[in-house]
Amino acid sequence: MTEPGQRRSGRAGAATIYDIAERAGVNPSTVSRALNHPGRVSAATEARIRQAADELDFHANPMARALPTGRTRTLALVLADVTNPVVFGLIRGAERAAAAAGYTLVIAESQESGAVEAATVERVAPAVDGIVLATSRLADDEIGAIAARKPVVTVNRGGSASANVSPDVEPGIAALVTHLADLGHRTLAFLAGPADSWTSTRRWGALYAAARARGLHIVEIGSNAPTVEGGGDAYERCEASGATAVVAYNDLMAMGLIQAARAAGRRVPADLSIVGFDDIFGAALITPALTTVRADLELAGEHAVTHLLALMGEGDAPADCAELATELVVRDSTGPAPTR
Amino acid sequence: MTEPGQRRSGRAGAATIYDIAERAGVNPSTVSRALNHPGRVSAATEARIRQAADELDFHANPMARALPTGRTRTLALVLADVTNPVVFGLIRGAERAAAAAGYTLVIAESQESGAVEAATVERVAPAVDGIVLATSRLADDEIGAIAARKPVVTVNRGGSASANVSPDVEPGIAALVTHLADLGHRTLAFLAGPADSWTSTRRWGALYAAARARGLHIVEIGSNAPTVEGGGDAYERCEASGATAVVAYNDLMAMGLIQAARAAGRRVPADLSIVGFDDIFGAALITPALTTVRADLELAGEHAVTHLLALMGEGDAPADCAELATELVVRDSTGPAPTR
DNA sequence: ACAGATTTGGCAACCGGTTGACAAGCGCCG
DNA sequence: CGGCGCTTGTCAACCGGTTGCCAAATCTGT
Repeated sequence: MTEPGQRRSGRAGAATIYDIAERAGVNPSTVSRALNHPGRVSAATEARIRQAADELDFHANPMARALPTGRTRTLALVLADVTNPVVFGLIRGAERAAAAAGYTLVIAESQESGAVEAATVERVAPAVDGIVLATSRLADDEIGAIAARKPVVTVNRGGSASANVSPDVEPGIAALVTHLADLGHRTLAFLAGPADSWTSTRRWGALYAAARARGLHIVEIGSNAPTVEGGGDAYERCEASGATAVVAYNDLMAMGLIQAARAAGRRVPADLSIVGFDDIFGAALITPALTTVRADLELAGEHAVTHLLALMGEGDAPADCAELATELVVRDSTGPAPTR
Repeated sequence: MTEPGQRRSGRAGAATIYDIAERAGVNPSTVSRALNHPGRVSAATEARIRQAADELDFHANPMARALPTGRTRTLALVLADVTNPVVFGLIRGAERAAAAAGYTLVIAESQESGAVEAATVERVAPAVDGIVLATSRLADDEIGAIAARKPVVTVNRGGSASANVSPDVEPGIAALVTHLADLGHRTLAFLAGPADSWTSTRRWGALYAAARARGLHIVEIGSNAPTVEGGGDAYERCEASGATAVVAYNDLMAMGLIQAARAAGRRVPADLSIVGFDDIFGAALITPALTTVRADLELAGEHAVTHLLALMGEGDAPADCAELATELVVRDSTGPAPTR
C-alpha cells in the first residue's frame, strides 16, 4: 500500500499462495485446492505444492481466508468478570476444546453489566464464528437476538433462548441438604447472588425444594454482589435470620461470610455452618476449609465449546451432558447444629 | 457463494458499505472515507452517509478491513497456565487496556511448555497485531525471532530480546529481608520455581543479594513446579535446610508449603515462617494469612498492552513504569524466629 | 467574469485467499 | 479410430473494505 511495487517476493511478510504457485509452476487456485481439498489435485502436484509451501514457511492469511468463506475459526467467550475464580475452569476448558478443534478463543469481559455485555458482543460478534455466553446478564430476548445472528451457547443460563450448558445442581444440592439435616440443622438460609442471576435463582429453587421436602425451614437473604465483599456484608443479615447453616450463592461469598463471622467472634462451624458453590481455587485453603457443591466448570467450558462447534456444523455430536452432575464436597465449614 | 444471486439487500448478514452507498447515493469509496477520514468528505455528505449507516445498523467487517491494511485490531496474550491465579490480574489489566483502545484480546495457553508456546504463537501470530508473552518458557532467541515479525512485549522476562514489563522486585525484597531479619531469622531458604523461569532466577538473585548484605545465610532449594503441589512436595527439603524462614517462588508454592507444614504438625509461623510472591487471590484467605511480596499484576497487564500499542505506533507514550514497584504485605505467616 | 487553487467524489486496483465454470488431457471402450 | 467420461488445472469473479490518482465541482481573488 504505502510502499508501491516491491510487493512480491523477498518481503518480510508471510508468503502467499501466489509465491507458492510461482515456485511450483502452477496456478494460485491450484495451490488453494491442493492445500484444502485433498484429492482434488493429483498426488504429484500436491506433493510439489506442499514442498514449496514448506520451503516458504507458508501460513494462510486467516483474514484473506475469512473474507470469502465468512468463517474466521475464532470463538468468543464472554464473561461477567475475568477475575472471578469461578471462570478459570471455564476458560481453561473452553480454550482447550477450541484449540483442539483448531479454533482460537477470544475472551471478552462484560464487567457484570448487561449494557457492557451487549456492547461487547456487538463489537466482537462480526469477527467470530460463535459465542459462548457465560454468566450472562442479558435478558432472554437479547440473547435470542444474538443467537439469531450467530451460533450461541450459554453457560449456566437456562431457558429456550439458546443452547445451554449447565451443571445439574440437583444431585449436589440433594446431598447437601441431606448432609445438613443429618447434622441436625433445622433452619437454613440461602445467601442469594445478584437479582438477575439465573444461576442464583436456580440454586435457590432447588435448595428450597430439597429443604421443604425434608421439612426444613429455609429463608432467602436479599440479593448480594457475588464477591467476597458481598458475602461479608451480608453477615449481619445471616445472623438475624436465625439459621444455623448458611448456603451462599457461591464460594466467594461463602469465604467472605466465613471471614466476617470469625471477625465477629463466631466459630465456624461450631456456631454457624457455611456452605458455598463451585469449589473454586482457595476453597480448600481457607480455614475452615469450605464445604461446597462442586461443579466441574472445566468440563462445562469444554462442553460449551463442543456444543457450539456442533451448532456450527463443525462438531461431532454434542457430548453427553450427564457428566456435568454436581457433587457435594464436605470439608470443615459444616458441623453439627449448635444445641440451643 | 453457495447461494447465488440474492446477495444484496434483505440478507440476514450485515450491511456493507455498498448498501450504504446505494442508500446515500454515493460511491462506496466515499462511504469508506466519510466513516474513517473525518474531514475528507463534505459535512453534508458525511451526515447523509452516517444516517444511512445507522439506519442499516452498519458495522464494518473486520476481516475485510484487515485485508488491505494488514491490521486486525487484535492482540494476543500468551500465558503458561490460565488457571494460575497469578495471571488473573494480568488478564484483567490487559483486557481492560485493550478494550479501552478498541482492541480485542485473544488468550492463548501454552501449558507450561516451550514447544506448545512456540506452536501457539505460530498459530495466532498471523491474526493479531501484537503479542504479549507472559510467563514465557521460550529461549531468548526464539522470542527475538517472533519479535522480528510482530511487535512483542514480554512480562516478567528481562533481557534484550524484546520490550519488557516487569515489576521491580527490589523494594519488596528489601523490605522482606528487613522484616525477616528484624524477626530474628538468620538462615533463609528460597524455594525456587521452574529452572527455566526468568522470574525465579531474578527473585533468587535479588533475595540472595539482600540477604548477604545483611549477613544472613541463604540457600536455594532445587527447582520445583510453581504450583500448590510443588510447594508441598518440597516441604521435607525445606526442613532439612535448617532455615527458619522459607521464601517461596510464588504464593501457590507458599500455600502448598503451609499446608504440608501444618499437616506435619509444625506451627506456622511459630516453628517456621513462610513467605510468598504475588499476593494472589487466596493469600489473605489461607490460615495463617500469607505474608507476601505483592506486585500489581493488573497494572502490569495494562502496562504491557499500553507498551505494545506504543510499539505499534498506536500508543501514546509507554507509561511510566515506576508504579510497578513491589511491596511487602505482612500478614500472619511470618513471626519471630524460634529460639533454639 | 475568468484563471487558478482547493474541495469533493468517483474509478479502479488491490489485499489474499476460495470456488464455480470450463477446457484441456487422458484412458477406455466399442 | 472416434466418441465418452473422468481427472486435473486454469480462468475469473468474488468476499468487503481501503486508497492513489484523477476529474468535476466549488471557491478564491481580482
